[in-house]
Amino acid sequence: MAGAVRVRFAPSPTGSFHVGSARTALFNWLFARHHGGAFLLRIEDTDAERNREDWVGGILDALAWLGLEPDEAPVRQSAMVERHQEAIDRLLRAGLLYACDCRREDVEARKAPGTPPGYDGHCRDRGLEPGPGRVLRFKVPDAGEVVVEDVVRGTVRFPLAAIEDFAVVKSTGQPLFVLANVVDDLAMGISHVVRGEDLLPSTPKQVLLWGALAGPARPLPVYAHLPMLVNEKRQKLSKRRDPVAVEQYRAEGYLPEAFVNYLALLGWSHPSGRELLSREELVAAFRLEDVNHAPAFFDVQKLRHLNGEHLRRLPLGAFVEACRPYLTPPSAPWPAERFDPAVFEAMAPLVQERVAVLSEVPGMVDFLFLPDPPLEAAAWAQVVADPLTPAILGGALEAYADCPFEPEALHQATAALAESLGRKLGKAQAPIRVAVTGRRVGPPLFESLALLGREETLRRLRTAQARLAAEQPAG
RNA sequence: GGCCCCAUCGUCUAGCGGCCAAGGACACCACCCUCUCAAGGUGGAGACACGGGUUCGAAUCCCGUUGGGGCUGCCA
Repeated sequence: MAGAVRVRFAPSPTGSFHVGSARTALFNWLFARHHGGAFLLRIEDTDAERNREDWVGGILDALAWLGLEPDEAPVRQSAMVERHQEAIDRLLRAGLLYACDCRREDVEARKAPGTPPGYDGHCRDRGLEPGPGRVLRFKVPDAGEVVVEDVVRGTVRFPLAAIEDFAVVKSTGQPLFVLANVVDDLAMGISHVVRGEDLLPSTPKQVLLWGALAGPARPLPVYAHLPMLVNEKRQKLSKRRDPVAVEQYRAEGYLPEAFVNYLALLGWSHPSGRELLSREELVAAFRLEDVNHAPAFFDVQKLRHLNGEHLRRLPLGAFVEACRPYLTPPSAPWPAERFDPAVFEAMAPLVQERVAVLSEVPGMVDFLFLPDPPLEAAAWAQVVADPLTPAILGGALEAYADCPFEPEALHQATAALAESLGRKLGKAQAPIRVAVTGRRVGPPLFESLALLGREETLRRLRTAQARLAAEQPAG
């Protein structure tokens, strides 16, 4: 049927999977799902020089992680060579291409100051035979214009006079991106081309090629050029200088649903104004017409916040499950055999509302599984500086020796101790926390102590006492 | 240089001629809650780039300026 939606995400495997690519893939996927259409994947691997097989794996892994799996088997552009060759032959027979042996320097040298940039059409009428060492160029009409109706940008006009006779086939006979892309879209029955705005300038060329290759039965695809993702300097995100690897965010402990949620908010927003959205809500409301025009800054702060929201909404079991990869070495600082799942699960609800990314989990619970948790220097210094520390440590040792070792009783005992010393509980518990966990902040103290157990708690309090005495010779 | 795109709080955005002395979210500040930290609550600071039109009326439409960005390869 005429209205069937078929979109494709067409990355080239030239590096680790990029957040900008993920956003493009997501918008294609959302659009396809919203319309009950097909989301396809095409690996554009025609440039053997820069493609690596492990990058292909990276794309597949990242898409699977994000839950953006293609509806049909992925297409390898390199497997479409016959089709490409056939298209080249047809264009040649139609007299739309010509061979050219100009080198870049030659073109530059011919150019008088002030002339338009790009290729000057030098070989257009030289009648060169196609062959090795010669590229094939498309004869762009000298006058007229190409009008692109872009769903997000509206009508965009390109005067043909400003478009050079662009190369479509390398001197090796290999098709260039601009051609292969069109041939493949035609072959795959693509109805909508949803891609980054950086490809807008190549669109008139592709429209020309599509017109030359597609029959009247194949109208142009609908184009939609998404705004770029930029860094804090408002430049297109770059692999070199910006943290753009999706894999890195995954490793840091972002949830795929949070990542997808955040990406969807870059250049689009839900009509309700709500920002915490499920995948289903995104699909239901997504419309290309509502996509913004302006570039968007990829703000990790906001991603973090959203991830925290998603994390907190997870059922406890799912949260514990999500934590799993972070609870064993090398992610976790403790030896695997010291980890006790039951203890972690008991602490998990308190951890869940305190972390924004999963990689922060080990730091919240390490004192439970490390024989001697590392002591934060600043925290210890504060304890040392506090004149009441000896009294608090001593008082705690005494109080905890025979009080029931459960949170409420520990709370009461510590509160009583604090009162006897004329200090607020909040301040009084600090030296105890540092002595036992090595840190100034962490999950609620009395739950922590109860889980650690009386014996170990007392041992750590004594250790701290001894350390204090050693550092502060009586005086 | 040429072609093209873009322009609301620091950031992501709502707004599609009157309901806007511009709303929400993140970040920030203050207070509350509180065993630390989070979470939560309340309040605060914070934007229509500029100039011309059009109109009874413009953040919204048009033109220009300025500023940003993209493309300009025998990469994709």
